[in-house]
Amino acid sequence: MRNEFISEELIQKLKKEQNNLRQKVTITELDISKINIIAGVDVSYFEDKALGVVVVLNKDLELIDVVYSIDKVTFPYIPGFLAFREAPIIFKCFEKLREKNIVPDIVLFDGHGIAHPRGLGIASHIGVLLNIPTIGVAKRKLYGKCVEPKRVGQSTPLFDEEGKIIGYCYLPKKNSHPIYISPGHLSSPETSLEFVKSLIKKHKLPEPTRLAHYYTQKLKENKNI
DNA sequence: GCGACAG
DNA sequence: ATCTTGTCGC
Ligand SMILES: [Mg+2]
Repeated sequence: MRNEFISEELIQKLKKEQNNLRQKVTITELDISKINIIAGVDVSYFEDKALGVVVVLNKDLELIDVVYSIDKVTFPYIPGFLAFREAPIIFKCFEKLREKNIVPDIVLFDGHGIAHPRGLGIASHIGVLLNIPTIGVAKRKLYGKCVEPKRVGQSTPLFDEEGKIIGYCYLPKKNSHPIYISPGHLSSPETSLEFVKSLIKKHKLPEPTRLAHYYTQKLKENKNI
């Protein structure tokens, strides 16, 4: 699975797919008071396999469930096309959640929402396909312009080419890099920012995403069992 | 042609 | 993301 084996024709096809799905993304106010089940998603890799994890937390950020799935990698990492690499394994995790009759009220992803060249980061991409509210929480910027916040707790808007706010850059802790928050689907930049801020505890990342990442690393230890 | 470039 | 030990700061 190498970049050189991905033709320019396929890239163009995937871009059209993103531009098509983009039209289904809904940016709207989200009623945080009605959120009781929160999920966090992340994926790790080893050998030629992907290990996806979805953690489920309740309103008080207590871990109530963890599901994971492992499968061969089918697509390389190409900036702007992360969803095509991680969505397959993530969908398998959601199938397992479905079997347990667990349906999150909102899902946080390790990556961007609409703060993407074609407005369809992994959080938006999966949010539309799953028809569920999602938020993207990235550790680095992929698209957009912003002045990085210098004070802890401060946030600055992330703008697209037209000067529209597509998310926020937020500095959560001292001596740490800022994080980028953008709505994926069925949420807004402002609501996403405030909600994510409420999920940040002792670490720079919000609990859902932090725990999901923790388990992607932790579960690799049992890969032989 | 030169940078930017999620995980 | 992954390959990897100690070390600085909270
Ligand atoms: Mg990740």
